[in-house]
Amino acid sequence: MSLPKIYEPHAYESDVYQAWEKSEAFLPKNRGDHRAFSLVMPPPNANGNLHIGHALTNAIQDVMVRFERMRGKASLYLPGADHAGFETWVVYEKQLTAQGKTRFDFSRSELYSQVWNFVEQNKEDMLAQLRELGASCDWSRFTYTLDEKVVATAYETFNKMWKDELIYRGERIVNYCTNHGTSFSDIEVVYKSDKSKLWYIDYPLSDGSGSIQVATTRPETMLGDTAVAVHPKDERYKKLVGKMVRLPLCDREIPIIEDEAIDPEFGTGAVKVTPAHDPNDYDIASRHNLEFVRIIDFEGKITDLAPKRFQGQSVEEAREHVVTALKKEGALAKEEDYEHSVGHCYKCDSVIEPLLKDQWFVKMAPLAKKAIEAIKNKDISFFPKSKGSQLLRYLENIRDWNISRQIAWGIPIPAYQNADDPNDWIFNSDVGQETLEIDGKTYKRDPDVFDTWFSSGQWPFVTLGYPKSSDYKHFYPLSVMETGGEILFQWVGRMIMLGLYITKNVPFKDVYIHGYVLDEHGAKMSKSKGNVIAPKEIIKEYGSDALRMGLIAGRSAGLNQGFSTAKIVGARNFCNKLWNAARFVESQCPEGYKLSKPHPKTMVDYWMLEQLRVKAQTITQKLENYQFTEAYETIYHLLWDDFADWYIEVSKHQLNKDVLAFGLINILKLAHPFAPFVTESIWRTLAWEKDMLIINGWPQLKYSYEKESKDFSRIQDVVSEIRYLRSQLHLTENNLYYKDSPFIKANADLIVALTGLLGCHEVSSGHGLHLTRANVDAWIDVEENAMRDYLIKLLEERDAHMEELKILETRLENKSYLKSAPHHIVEETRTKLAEKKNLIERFKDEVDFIEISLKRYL
RNA sequence: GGGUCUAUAGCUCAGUCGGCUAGAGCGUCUGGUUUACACCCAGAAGGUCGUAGGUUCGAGUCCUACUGGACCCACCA
Repeated sequence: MSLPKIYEPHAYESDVYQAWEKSEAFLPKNRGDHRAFSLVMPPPNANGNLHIGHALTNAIQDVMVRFERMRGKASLYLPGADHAGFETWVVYEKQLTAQGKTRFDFSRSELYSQVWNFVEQNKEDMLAQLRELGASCDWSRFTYTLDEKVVATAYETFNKMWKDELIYRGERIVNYCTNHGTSFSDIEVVYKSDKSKLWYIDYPLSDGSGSIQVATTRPETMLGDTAVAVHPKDERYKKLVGKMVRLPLCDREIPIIEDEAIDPEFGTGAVKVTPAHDPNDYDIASRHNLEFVRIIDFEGKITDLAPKRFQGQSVEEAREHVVTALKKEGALAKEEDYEHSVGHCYKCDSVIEPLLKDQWFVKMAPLAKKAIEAIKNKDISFFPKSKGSQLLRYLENIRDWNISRQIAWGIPIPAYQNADDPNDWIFNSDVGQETLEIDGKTYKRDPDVFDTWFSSGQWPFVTLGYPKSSDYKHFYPLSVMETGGEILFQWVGRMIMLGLYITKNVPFKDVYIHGYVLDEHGAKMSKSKGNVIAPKEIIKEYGSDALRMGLIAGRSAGLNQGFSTAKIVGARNFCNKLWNAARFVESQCPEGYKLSKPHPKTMVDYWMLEQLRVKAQTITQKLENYQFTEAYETIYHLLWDDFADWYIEVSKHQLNKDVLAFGLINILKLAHPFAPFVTESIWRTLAWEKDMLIINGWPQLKYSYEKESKDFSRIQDVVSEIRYLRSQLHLTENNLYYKDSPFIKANADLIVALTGLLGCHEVSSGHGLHLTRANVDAWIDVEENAMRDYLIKLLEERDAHMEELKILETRLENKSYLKSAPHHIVEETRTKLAEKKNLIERFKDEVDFIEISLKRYL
């Protein structure tokens, strides 16, 4: 026998993967279905190890593509790697720090090439891990987010947007991390509840007629105040509007203005306005043409626009000093404990400073409008549906997008600024030089790089080689985008907007969103918590197939669910079951066996073929609807229950090699998307077909044996009841007797074999314990006290059936039910009623019979 | 503050157009060396489907409110 007793994944996995790759099975070839299927991998970070989320996402994607490939579609699964701008930068900078260096020791281009090399070192390792997971992607089309075509497309898009007036340069309040020295988009800021104080400050009126009190959580920003604002309808302050106040600690006068944005209920109803350091104040200031006074710089220090004694202090120091100074001046009216949310850097947790900075912005409203139309129009479908409406809400409220990032690692922004005229910017994609000389003018390159999402938002058409490649023609839009819910807005939303903007077409037809893999206790995995599970380790212990099935099992779209070792074990056992079923089949169809068309002879053959047909259909349907859990469950039970527990067991007594082999190969096919390694390993060992399983056709079983298969279902009923009785009554050596039953007679040997009875005999009369659940006239020879025990159970069961009978009867007596319910439902109820009556009759007979028998012996 | 998801067996979850006697895996209990597999086989127990209303002939499924859990967005001076 060529298959060993236990399936050892490691003995096969890497060989099988190499064989796939070598055979070019991953290339998208039309194998019988003219349609195309395309899927692009959300590129994992080139720099990192794969985490359990990658294992899930790639498992789902791989199931999709293997299914479609087997169906014969030209199926493209395009892999990639992400330079992961900021993420990688953070890792690299940590390494620099460890070496006692900082980024200021190097030029931008030096840094860039250093990080490039750093990433190159790690990339291969990451790709090897993808192979371990079994990802059947076309490596010849592998794309890195810094590949020339990606950069070129990003530049073209930037240029087009510039021309279309969707790009503008603006001094806006940005979310700035003074530690990392870069600004962030709104979605990269994490708000956290902070315990702080609310300070009440008196601002004296210039005319000496009193003062106005403001409340603030950031007293240090008063140094940059340029107004006090109140609500126009606030009666308390009506008279004060237009007057000037003298700003404490500073030698400045600022006006009292009115603005709708003020909430009269909050604090004192009067607000200090610091346009350069607060987004709302910035808006107010824009409306009222107020001055912008920057008193905090990009290092988080107080600038020389503030009074001398605070200059150079950190924000925190300044806060303390300002409060003390205000107290001294008697301007501080009171302070209260206060809890509010404060933005933090999602990487280093520093408090985000809202600062004014010149940045490139993308006008989002026009882009979002098209995306909203496409989603509402159902040009894109979401799984689960709710993700679509979440995205819609986001798009409907979208704000302009800051695409500038102040780090070295990324795609340089192709824009140059006139050294003599700050408002004169030109586009130039030749970013190799720091300065350009044009028409006698000197232009300096913008030192910033693009936000990663600017280029990766164009991923679907960039990777396919837009606009002229044949890949683009064949595979765009993508069939489906599979990714995690956490980047629905950042990535999915942007791909839709940019896809529509550039290609005039949606980038993908379906979006499948998966949730997080939480730890076993339902907590989010994180390095700091130490609850991270590495895919590598799981593969080592249980095999790659077990990992992917264990992750997919019991998981539904969009929901966060815990990792479960029990499920991995279950999946590993499934692989072993498959392996051993194959071993049995191999022993019955040894070397030299030739596959041939299955000809059903016995009832179990018909039944098996019918199970295969029905379940292949179910699996196909579930996979088409992205119901992976359900598809997996179906193949699991088809193999384990139908094939192994019934068909193989029966085969030990009545063998039909062709049906047996046919059953196995179809199960291997149906299981292949889920368990590619073990199924292909078996396939190769059996060597019944020349082609590899990966490109073999998906089962399409047309002949229905629905009627013929019913006979075996009867056998199953009889066998199950006998097993039940034997187990319940602890029967050991017993016989089955029957009279006038050609059905039992014809299957006597099989029944004996499957139940472990001593024998089965036809008699003209006799007594014993009758089968009641199965509709046959047969009984087992049983001792009296066993019968007595069983009588109680029988009575309980009978009563339960009577209750159910009652429910059915009442339902059928209900005139509204008969009137309103659909015909087939009513018919169904009638059939059930008849069956139930029949069953109860058998119970009654048996109860009577036992009672009489027992009495006779009393 | 706005929004989304979620509550079903001891645990983790299915349950798609409302039409069952509500399912699966794990765990538990009982019994098993049956010519693939103890990573196994046979059998069983275990549920007023979060609570309270409503719609309907009929609700785990639809509606309303409440309670618990998770998450997202916006952000309060």
